[in-house]
Amino acid sequence: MKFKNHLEKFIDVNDEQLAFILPYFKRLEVPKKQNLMEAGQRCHSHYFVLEGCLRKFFIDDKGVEQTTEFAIENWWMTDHRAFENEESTDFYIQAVENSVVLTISYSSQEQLMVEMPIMERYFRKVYQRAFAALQMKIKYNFTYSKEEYFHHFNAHYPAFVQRVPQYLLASFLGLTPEYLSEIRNKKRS
Amino acid sequence: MKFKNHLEKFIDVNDEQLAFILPYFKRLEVPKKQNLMEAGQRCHSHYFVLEGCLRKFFIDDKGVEQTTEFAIENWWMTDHRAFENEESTDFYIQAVENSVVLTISYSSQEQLMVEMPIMERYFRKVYQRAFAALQMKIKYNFTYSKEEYFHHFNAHYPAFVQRVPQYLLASFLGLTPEYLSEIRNKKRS
DNA sequence: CGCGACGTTGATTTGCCTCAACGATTGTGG
DNA sequence: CCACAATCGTTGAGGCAAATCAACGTCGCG
Repeated sequence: MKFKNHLEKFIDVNDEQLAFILPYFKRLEVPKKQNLMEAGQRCHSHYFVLEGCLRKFFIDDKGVEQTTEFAIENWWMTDHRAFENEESTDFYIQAVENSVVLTISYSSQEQLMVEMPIMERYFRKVYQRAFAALQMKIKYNFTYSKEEYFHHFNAHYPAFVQRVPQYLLASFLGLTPEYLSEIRNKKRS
Repeated sequence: MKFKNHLEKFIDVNDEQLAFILPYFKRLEVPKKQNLMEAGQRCHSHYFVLEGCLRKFFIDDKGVEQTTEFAIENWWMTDHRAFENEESTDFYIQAVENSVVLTISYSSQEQLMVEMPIMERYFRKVYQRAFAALQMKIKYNFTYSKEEYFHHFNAHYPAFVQRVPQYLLASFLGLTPEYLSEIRNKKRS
């Protein structure tokens, strides 16, 4: 089972423990373009992607969707600020492809960690890794121009670049679709 | 004791537990301008600021110092990518003021979490909070122009803006000292 | 087949950087 | 306690990366 394989990358877990853990989660199938979370609502859930791809975006004051994050298989996603404070969010989470996710509520996640120390350990490692990844991303903002950032990203995650539409990728990289197009076609020179 | 007060914001800890925890850490006094970590070295330590202020920076390909992060009282700091993989870092960590810090090595931190589940919980919460904060920061990058970002930051952390020299603040905010100066003096119009 | 979503191209504009020069302030040695 | 240098902040001229705006081509889908 996929989720067990994922957990085992971080902790040792036997079938008995797994049977205890699973009921805390709910499995959800989300068709492409459907929203899992919407701005203005309470942020109830933390989502884990089993299959497919999600994106998180907000709508800026000019009415443009700004995609700040993608999640593919084996990644967690939510608006963490809102999730942890159980407040309302400014983000949308939307399926980029037909997807299958696990969801867990804040209180369930907290309770699970209390009852199962290995899950406390699991989430500690997940957050630690995610934090380190975000720090890297912030460093890239200082290091690269937008053009360089695209080339870097394209070199590291070529499969992902193929996988999502270009205008979403552009938004995620913090540039306009027009400029991304220009960059890509510049290569020929 | 300061560190105990800090821990108690996240977990319940009695004196006996504290006595067990403390030996894992080393106390260090760092005079202003001194480096705790240097690019090219192995990243051995995670630093917790008891007093004073640290900054983390790297040197870009033009030779300019880019400050990516500050840490004041009750914040942790290290190059997490390098720390977790016990690799060499590209960052410097330098005292902005005369400072007092606690340090812990990667292996000690891991061992502490194994031996004391409450510390696993503590670090889980710390990473979780830090991760949420970084996600906010990334959202700001999409939301604000550099000028707006400065005003936002200045409105939220006026004391901190006073506390550090302007050219470090400029670097941290991702703009040049010249442009920050221009922004600040524009207000009069 | 026609419409809407997506990608491209080019002209123009702008936010912010670069470079250079100049005050102000600080600290340091004589 | 004063000169002198170094560090830091300011100002302005000029330039560039990337955005904006508008128009058009293309493809997939109902």
